Amino acid sequence: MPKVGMEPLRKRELIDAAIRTIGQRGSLDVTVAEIAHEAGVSPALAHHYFGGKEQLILATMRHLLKELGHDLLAALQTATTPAARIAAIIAVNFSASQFAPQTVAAWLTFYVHAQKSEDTRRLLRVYARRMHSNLAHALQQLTKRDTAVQIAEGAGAMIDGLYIRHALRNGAPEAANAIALVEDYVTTKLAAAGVSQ
Amino acid sequence: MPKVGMEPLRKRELIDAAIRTIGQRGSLDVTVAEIAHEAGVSPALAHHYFGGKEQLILATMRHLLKELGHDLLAALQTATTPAARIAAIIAVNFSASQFAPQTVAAWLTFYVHAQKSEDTRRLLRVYARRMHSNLAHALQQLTKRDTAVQIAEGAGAMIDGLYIRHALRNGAPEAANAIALVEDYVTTKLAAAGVSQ
Amino acid sequence: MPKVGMEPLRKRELIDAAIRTIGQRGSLDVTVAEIAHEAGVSPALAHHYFGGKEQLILATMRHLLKELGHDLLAALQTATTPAARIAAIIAVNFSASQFAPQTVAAWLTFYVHAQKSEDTRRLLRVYARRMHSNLAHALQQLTKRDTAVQIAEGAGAMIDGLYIRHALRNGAPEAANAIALVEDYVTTKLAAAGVSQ
Amino acid sequence: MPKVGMEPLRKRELIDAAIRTIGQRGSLDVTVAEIAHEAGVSPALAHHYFGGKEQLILATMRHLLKELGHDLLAALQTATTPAARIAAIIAVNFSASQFAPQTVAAWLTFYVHAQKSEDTRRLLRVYARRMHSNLAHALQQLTKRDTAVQIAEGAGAMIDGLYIRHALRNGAPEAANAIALVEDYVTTKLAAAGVSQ
DNA sequence: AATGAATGAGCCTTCATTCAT
DNA sequence: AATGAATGAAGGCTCATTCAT
Repeated sequence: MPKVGMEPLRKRELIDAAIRTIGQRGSLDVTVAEIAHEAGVSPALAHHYFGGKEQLILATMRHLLKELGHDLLAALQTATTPAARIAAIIAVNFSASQFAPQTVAAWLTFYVHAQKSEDTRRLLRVYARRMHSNLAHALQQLTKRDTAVQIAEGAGAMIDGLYIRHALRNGAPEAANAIALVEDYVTTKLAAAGVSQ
Repeated sequence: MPKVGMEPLRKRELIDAAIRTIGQRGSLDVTVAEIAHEAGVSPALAHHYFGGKEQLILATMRHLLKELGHDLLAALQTATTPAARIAAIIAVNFSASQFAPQTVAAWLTFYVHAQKSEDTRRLLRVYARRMHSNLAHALQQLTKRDTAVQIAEGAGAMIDGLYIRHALRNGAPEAANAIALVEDYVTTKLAAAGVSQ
Repeated sequence: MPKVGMEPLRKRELIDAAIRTIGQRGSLDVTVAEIAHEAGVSPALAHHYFGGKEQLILATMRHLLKELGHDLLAALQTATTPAARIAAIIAVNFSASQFAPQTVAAWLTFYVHAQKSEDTRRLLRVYARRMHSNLAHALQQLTKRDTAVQIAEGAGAMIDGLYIRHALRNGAPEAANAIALVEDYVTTKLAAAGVSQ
Repeated sequence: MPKVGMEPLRKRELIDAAIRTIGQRGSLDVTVAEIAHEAGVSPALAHHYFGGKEQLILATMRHLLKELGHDLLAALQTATTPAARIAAIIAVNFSASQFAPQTVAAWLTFYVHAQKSEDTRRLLRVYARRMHSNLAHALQQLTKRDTAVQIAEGAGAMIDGLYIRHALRNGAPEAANAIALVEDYVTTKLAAAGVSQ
């Protein structure tokens, strides 16, 4: 019997290597050879396991999305009040792993990639929708539906914008500032709607 | 006798062609040949006038930024009150020309390109800073400095985020919604700060 | 305890798979992986048993040739008169199994392969010589040696040509026509030589 | 003004190089790089002018076919009697240029290629039909229609078969033998049909 | 006996760029 | 001023083959 069970390991290694490589480069203009080298395997293996560059990229996105989903779930489970849940959702987006320069850079490239690839677009939309509905749901327990949806939309956009701006800064992490800005937005809006936290 | 004075005309034609090509493709993965073809000239001419692809891309960005600057200036000049100036700044960002799918797509690619190119990064930062200072300046006439800066930051991030989200939607323009969301943010924050418009 | 005696079975399965795959593709541009997959085994096994792709192809040719030889022998044994033997030889070449589109396609690829491989060339020559000598021998019982050889040569060429043309047709089997054409050639030549059948 | 008018020259050089390369190799398994090298240009140029390997191959076939067509036309024009025309058609197929080992090898590969490519198949069918109709037409002036068509078919098949067999011989040209065999077939058939030449 | 794992070599193709005219 | 001609460099991908188990 041959050495067996390498597929999931290698796939995982390649995906991790893809995130690192894309993040470092800040662009999807990475070659399969670079990713493979980063993973310590031959380029042929990447094709063997993923079928092509496009699928490797997609798998990488899916992985990142899944990770974000897990982080979100974990954060929500430890939060008991609606306000805590809102704070958790915001915090997750700016957590160390998500807000790392490499990860942010990777995200940005995926947004661009979405312009060409319907698959990518769908994936990103699913993620955006989930984030939105989680936020809106928590907000609805504090204020009326329409207002909750509006705040969720505004906060979501603000978060995305802060990502972009983060990518443009040279170094200088500022997760705390970003979190404060979004939380202030939510708090102010809730206060204006008559909610006292 | 050779035709003289063609340089500025040809450069302009090539830049326009670059915007169209990049916008249609939704990616910076456009070839010099494609841009040249769109401009009706040979690829060699693009190099002749710009020295290389990178410089053509940079010139294209500069052109887009300058256009945005002009739009902003024009909008500000017709506005007389601070509130009107704020509204004008927001509106410019979502004007038909800026919020057109092609333009949004081009912007996004420039953000990614900034990851690799210090020149591009500097260019984008200059633009962001100008937009911010204009907004902050108008806001400072209505509330105190710190608050004004914070609101300008939040509004700026929200605008960028709405751009990204716009790029992900399939069709469906929604400039009005976007404007309303940002204006509501500013208004609510100002109201919370004791400003009645 | 390992299973023993698998070698001949596996070899046979792989050869059959090779014929099917080459025939379906209509080209020798088949991968070892495809043949192995068709045989339901791993590509590594094909190397294990044959030593390489080239040898697998050669073994496949040998098998096809042997099959044709058997068909010919069987046909000759049931024929009692020289004329019947001639008819049998012709008929074998256009029998259902030999004239099937897949088989014809495989033959054609072998002819091309012969350009590169002396082994293949020798193999094909052996087959051609056997076919020729069988035909010439039967004809010599009806007419003089020189004429018999000439007719055998003409008939052999005609048969090969009909194979090629068969491969170019889209569908439309026509074994009966082909047989009639070759038999008419032989009959006419014999008649001209004073033989009345 | 640039150096101009190289396109037809380069295309022709590449096609000639393709014929030589395919002929020498005896297989379509030639790389674009090899053909380009043989033509003394870079592989990129082959793509520049033909768009891809497949199109270069097709252009090569078309060239060979056109050449054959010209030879045929020239031969027919110098022939005045039907019998002379028949002899001319046969002779053209075995003329030095067509029956050269390299050319024969190239033909054979095209036949195989036709298995995969409908374009190639169509091209070869057109050629076969033209050859047949020319032959049949000349024969109809000597005997009745049905017989003429049958002889043309038989002769055509015999010619194709002689090509294949020629490809299998090692060296040893034998155009004269081939011509004699086909002419004998035609003559014998015509004689049997009551035509005295 | 059999195979999953892995790779080196090679091919087609693209593209920015150079250059002579 | 402008371009056709030409290429070097590089990338994605395929595939026969090897090897440890």
